[in-house]
Amino acid sequence: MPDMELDTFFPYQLAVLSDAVSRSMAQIYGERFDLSRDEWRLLAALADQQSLRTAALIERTTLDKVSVSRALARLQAKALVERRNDPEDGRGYVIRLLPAGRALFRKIVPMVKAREQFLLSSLDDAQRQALQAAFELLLPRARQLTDQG
Amino acid sequence: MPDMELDTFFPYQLAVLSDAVSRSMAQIYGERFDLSRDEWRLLAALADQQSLRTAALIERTTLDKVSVSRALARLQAKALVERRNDPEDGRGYVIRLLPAGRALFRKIVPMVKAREQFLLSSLDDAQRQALQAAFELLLPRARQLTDQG
DNA sequence: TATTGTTATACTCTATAACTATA
DNA sequence: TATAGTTATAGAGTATAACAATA
Repeated sequence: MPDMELDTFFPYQLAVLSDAVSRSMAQIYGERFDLSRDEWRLLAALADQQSLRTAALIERTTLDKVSVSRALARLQAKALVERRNDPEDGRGYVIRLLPAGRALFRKIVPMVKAREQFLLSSLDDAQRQALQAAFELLLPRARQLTDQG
Repeated sequence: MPDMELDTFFPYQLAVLSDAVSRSMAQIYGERFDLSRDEWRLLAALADQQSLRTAALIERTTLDKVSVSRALARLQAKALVERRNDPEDGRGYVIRLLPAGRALFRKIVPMVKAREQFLLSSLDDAQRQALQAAFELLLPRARQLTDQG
């Protein structure tokens, strides 16, 4: 039988870790503050910007336009963001955090950052740097595989 | 505004990478061989064993009992595995790969292994070791965070 | 009374395509 | 004719609880 130990198969390890880490973060923005992952990502993408077009949000969150459209509608219904017509393109919108959205984001950030720090504090500097490098190298390769079919 | 660059937020980087890697693998077992992720994991868990009880499958795949029950039902319908009553516990089953399941698994393994190698070949030893260390150190910490709420 | 595994239910996500308004 | 964004639809995955059979 070909050797295929699930525990040592890189994509499996990665999926298990990512799932566990995502859960630990979603506990904060999801359970405590009732945001979906997509809503949380949009808040984060908007937080350091005056405003962004929808297209920029799609790019900065790696979500697709349908997910962004729906998450924005929910954020707007909660009065966390506002959407205005883009003066430069009548088909598009310019999105901006409202004060309530900004306040919510400010409340959440220290909590998720603390969890991130708790995780990363178990690694030394060399390990963190290697991990960063690994992310940068692996992501384009994985996308290349998927694109080539 | 608190500093919260999504691109440098570890859980986000991890989720994006894991999603991209999973997609590149699912293209093989999913699109080419019509297996769900859970079915694929069960085949892998069974492949190097004569037989396994359901409880062992749950542990080895990090799936829950509902997912395992449903994925096994599908694998059985495809005649890839067989389920027999466990002689030692009338409530349980003993699961075994059928020859067709073994043959299918043998066909898929080299393909996903090749993709895994293509990914990992871009990393040097230090980077690979850092990834391994990250998996071992971060996973229990992430679970600890989730468990403590 | 507790445990194994199945089934039911409701909910969320995802993928795709169709659609509208504008370019 | 192409693009930005919305809406529709169907399928897949997820969480929870209820359940039957056995321990």
